[in-house]
Amino acid sequence: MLSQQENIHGVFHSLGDPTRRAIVEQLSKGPISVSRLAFPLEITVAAVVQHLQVLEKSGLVRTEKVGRVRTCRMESGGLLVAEQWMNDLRSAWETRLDRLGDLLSEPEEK
Amino acid sequence: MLSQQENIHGVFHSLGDPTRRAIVEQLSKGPISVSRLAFPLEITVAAVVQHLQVLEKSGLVRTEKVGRVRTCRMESGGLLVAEQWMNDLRSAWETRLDRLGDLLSEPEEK
DNA sequence: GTGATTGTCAAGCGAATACTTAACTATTCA
DNA sequence: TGAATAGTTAAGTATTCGCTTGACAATCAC
Repeated sequence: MLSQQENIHGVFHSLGDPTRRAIVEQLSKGPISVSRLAFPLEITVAAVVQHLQVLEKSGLVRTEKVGRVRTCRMESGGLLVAEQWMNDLRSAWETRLDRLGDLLSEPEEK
Repeated sequence: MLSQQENIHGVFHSLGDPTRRAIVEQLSKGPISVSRLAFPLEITVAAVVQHLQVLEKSGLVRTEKVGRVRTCRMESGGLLVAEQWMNDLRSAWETRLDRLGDLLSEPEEK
């Protein structure tokens, strides 16, 4: 099993590529097949399959094959991992700024 | 000037690298110099400088040189761009799921 | 069955990436 | 002044990455 911590890299590495971000954006509008995904991106179906493997491993996408068509959908897990990392980062940063603000507004105490 | 739209790639590309994420995490705890940043990462100062250039361009980090030491701090701009992208993505996805839920719960209408 | 569609897999290629080393500049301090 | 400190820059290298091509498998439609 892959811990959430270990998967942070998978998620951000996935989102670091513009083609994969475009795939996720498309998927946010609804499920779609591999070849329909490939067409507007103007890359081969093989390339899309490779991106899907990366996205699926990182929990951003889920796919299911019925007959000869594989349907791809967004998956919440990966997105959550990224959101959590950014929230943790921001809160660490902001609480530090708050403490700094307190110090500056009460300079008379030692 | 760099539009927020164009900068999305800069931000996610920056965060796609584990060393740069570690730098941002460190910076969330407070400002720090280049060499102090390099030490725990066990890479050369030169490598850190290269990462800082990437991070600064994407608006995740701000640096300022005083005397011979360059102090690095977190910057809100880049983080905001990433948060915005993820919020847009999630809301597109969730409103779609909501509409789908409405359809399923009211199947008697045509 | 035949032929068309949809996807899979492996190999290979060129470009980008993350580093290092080494030479250099600028600043501080004794 | 001279030595130590902090960072910068350029060049080189090994690895990873995103993609293509081409051969193949499975499914569908006639």
